[in-house]
Amino acid sequence: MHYWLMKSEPDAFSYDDLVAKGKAEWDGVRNHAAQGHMKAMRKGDLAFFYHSNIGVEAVGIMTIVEEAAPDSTDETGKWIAVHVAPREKLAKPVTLTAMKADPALADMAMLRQSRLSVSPLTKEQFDHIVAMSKA
DNA sequence: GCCAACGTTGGC
DNA sequence: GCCAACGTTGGC
Repeated sequence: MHYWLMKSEPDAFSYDDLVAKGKAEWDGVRNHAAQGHMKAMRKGDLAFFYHSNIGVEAVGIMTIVEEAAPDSTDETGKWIAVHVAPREKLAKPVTLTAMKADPALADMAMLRQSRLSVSPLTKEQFDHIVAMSKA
């Protein structure tokens, strides 16, 4: 089991949009580092849904339901996508500010490279953010 | 193969 | 709307 954090601008696609659809292809990722992380995802892995630009916070947890397959929005055949489904909405969103302020998350990949749209989390980091959402 | 120019992402 | 970080492109 591995843990991830995935960014989306909520005015384009939000966590509530995912809940409404039930399942969605996480497409449009055009960055090699982020693609590498998506290729490493396995069915059953968990990922935070993070709202960039608006909110700037983790809002929910998703399950990876289908592993890497060709991105249906890509005509070149070079890029892959995974499929995700909503698991649970966080009781309280965890903001980027709160993550940055927490020493336990100092090594988080996203904090070290803010533009990375798909990033890995350790189990400790994942559990810590879940705990913050319930505090 | 280096590096400057340029475009995009994303936080503020 | 600005700007820093970072990726990509193209000239040499």
